[in-house]
This record gives sequence, structure tokens and C-alpha cells, in this order.
Amino acid sequence: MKNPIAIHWFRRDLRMEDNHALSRAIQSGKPVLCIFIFDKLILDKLENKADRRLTFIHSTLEELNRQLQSKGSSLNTFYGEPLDVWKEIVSQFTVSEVFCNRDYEPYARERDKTIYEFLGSKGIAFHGYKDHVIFEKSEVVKDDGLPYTVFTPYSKKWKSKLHAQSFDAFPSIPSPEQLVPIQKEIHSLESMGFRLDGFGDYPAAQTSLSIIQNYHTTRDIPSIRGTSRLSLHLRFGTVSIRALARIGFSENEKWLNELIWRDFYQMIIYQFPDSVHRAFKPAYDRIPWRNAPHEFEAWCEGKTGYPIVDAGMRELNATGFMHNRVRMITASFLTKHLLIDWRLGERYFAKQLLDFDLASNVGGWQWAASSGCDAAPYFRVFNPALQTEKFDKDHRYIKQWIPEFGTTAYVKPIVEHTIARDRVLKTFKAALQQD
DNA sequence: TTTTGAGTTGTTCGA
DNA sequence: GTCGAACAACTCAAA
Repeated sequence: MKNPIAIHWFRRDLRMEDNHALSRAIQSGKPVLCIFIFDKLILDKLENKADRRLTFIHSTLEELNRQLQSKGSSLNTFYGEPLDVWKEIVSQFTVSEVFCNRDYEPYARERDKTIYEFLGSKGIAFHGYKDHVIFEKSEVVKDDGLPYTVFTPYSKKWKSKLHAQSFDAFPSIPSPEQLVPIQKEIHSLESMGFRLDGFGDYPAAQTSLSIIQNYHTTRDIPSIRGTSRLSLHLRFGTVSIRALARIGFSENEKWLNELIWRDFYQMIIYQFPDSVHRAFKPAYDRIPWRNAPHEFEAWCEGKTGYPIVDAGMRELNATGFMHNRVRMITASFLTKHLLIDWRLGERYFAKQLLDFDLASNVGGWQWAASSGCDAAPYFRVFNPALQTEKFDKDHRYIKQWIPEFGTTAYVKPIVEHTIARDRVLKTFKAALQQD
């Protein structure tokens, strides 16, 4: 019988440095095998065969594989349903322990429970660690032990709990003798029915200090690079949240707050998994959404006739990214001006956003629809013209994405602002007044 | 248990 | 142009 090994299962922690579970796997003293599973259940749902996120994951895995190959090992990739893959793995290897970092999304928790039970039935330990957030689950709760649903007191408690050790990096670059000596190539996209997305230009996994330092003054202007563009890397764990929190703590509290919002929504999705599908405030599920298909289509394509909205949607469609200020404007427009269910907008963003993160996306959409925790009051309806005046006065952003802006070729507004505003206020008021 | 102050990102109206 | 109030009460968190 071969020596038992430990396995590190990469999921949304695609980096070697400062990786909590990987560090623990190395500390186990057993030879470590690094694996990644292309989850068929997830891939089968992707409509685009040249998916940008899958391309990003794939290129990141190739880099991880190069790093491991330089040490005489490799990243072992698998393709299939996770439980089937794990059955295959334990038949191939003598495994004594499996290490991974926790994922708080409902699907991931269900998956991990299944794997935990399967591995347990084989006498294999399955260890989960906190890596994706600074504080998780019930680490930041009210004095009565219940979870917060309001951000500001949550953030105060979060900050009061902060210790230097929260930022400490986990030593986790393995040496060759700590790895299982197997050399393999990773699965090709083609072998799974996909192909490379041609775009290939991803924001770097680092940002400039000056962007973080000036964040509070420039973050709302979509035509300039005032945000850190790290969301993609936080999504897939190609940067360490601890490293970023350390920078935020020392450089800019406003920017640190954004990381706390991320922890907050990760906590909310863990504590209230139903909020993925249902309004956090139940009364808001009584709203009679209009859901006009041709209006939804116009919004998706950036053809509403409201330049700031259309510019945002076109940026999203072209690049897989949208500036945060414009995410709020487009979300407000869909839910309030067009009275289209926030879930439809949430699903469209989920499909298009390179940095898509379920917890933050649902949180943001419910905030815009006024149905979420700590959401904007329902009578707060963004006025696209005023938002443009405030944040894109010279139309630099709009012109960047709408070449026909200002010409007769540009579409007429899909709905008149004052009429839409009155309509949504009446509709929400009536729905929320019911008993 | 009761009370009190507060609550990401806004808009409109009228003085 | 500028400013404060209204928008709608309600729920949350903490004392």
C-alpha cells in the first residue's frame, strides 16, 4: 500500500501564496496533491462556449500548473460531477485528508456537505478553512448572538474585532519534497466542449496605491479609473483578502469599507440563503412587476434611450465589467423605471459579469430594488439625467460606449422619467400597504 | 422591557 | 442658484 497523501482542493482560492487551506495541507506533513474540479453541473449551464470566466479560470490554472510543475508536481484537474470525481480520486489515490477553503454560497455548501459525507464514509477527513473573507459566518454578530442585517453597526463591530493577526499571511508555497511527484497537463477547454474567449485582457491582480488612496474622491466617476478593479481577483481568489485588508486598514478607511461590505454580503448569504431567490423583506415579493419582454431586451442591449444606462449595459456586454456607480444606475432603472423584477436583472448580470459573485450581486440588486437588507428606501429613484450631471457631466463615459450619442441614430427614450417615477411610487406603495 | 437614535451610494419641491 | 424638508414609516441595534 502506498503512503497516504493529503489533497488540497482549489475552488475560489486560485493562488499559491497566503492560502489558508493549502498551508494547512502542507503542515499535515503528508505529500500534498493539488486538484481542481471542472464542475459539469456548473459548466453545463454556461450558454456561451467561449465563456470569459472559464477562460480566466483556465489561464489561472495553467499558471498554477506551471508553478507546481517547476517543483516536480502538477495541478491535477478533473471534469465531471464533483461526487463522481471524488469517487474516482479515492480509487486512484490513498487519501487520508482533504483540505479546502470554505465557500458560503448555497450550491457550494450543499456540494461540500455531500463530499464531506462521502469522504467520511471512506474514513477520510475533510477540513474546511476560512480564507475568502476576514470574518465569516457568526464571527461578527450582535450582542444577542444573532446576525446583523444593517451594515453600519456590522461594520463597527467588524472593525472592533480587527486584530493584526487577521491580516497575517499563511505560509503556503510548498517545497518539492512536500508535493506528490506527478506531472500532468490540465484539461483543455476543447475537451470539455468550450473554447478560449478571444478578449483575453483581464485587469491585473494588483492595483496602484494611489487609486486606493484617492478612492473616496474618484470612485464615482465612471470615465476615470478610480476603482481598484480587483473584484475579479477577489472572486477567484487570485489575490488574498488579508493582503488587501491590510492595505485598506493603513491607507483608506472608505476603501476598507468596501471590503467590509463584501464580508457583510458573504455573511448574509450564509445566514439567509433564501435571499438568493426571495426578497429579503417579504412584502416586496408582492410587487406586481411588469416584466415587459421587449423592455427587458432593450435594457440588456443598451437601447433604452437613456445614455448613462445604455453606456453601462454596453460596457458590460463588451467587457464583462461595469463601473460600480453605473451598476446602481442600471439596476435602479430596470427595477424602478421599467418595473422589471430584480431577479431578471440579477441573472443577466450573473451571465455577463466577469467578476460575478452571487452574494454581492444579489445584495446589490436587492439594495437597488429596495427589497434588501439595509436597502435604499423605495421612493429613492435614481434620475438618470441627474446622475449623468453629477458623475459624467462632460459625457466622456457615455461617448466612450455610445458612438451614435447625440445623433439621430440614437434611440428615443423607452419611457418618460416623470411618468415612470410616478408609476413605480404608486405601484410600490400599493403593494407594500397590503396586509 | 422600553426607549431612543439611526439608517451606503437620492430626488423633488418650494421658499 | 441654494437650501431644507418631505418622501413613509419602519426596523434595527444598543443602551
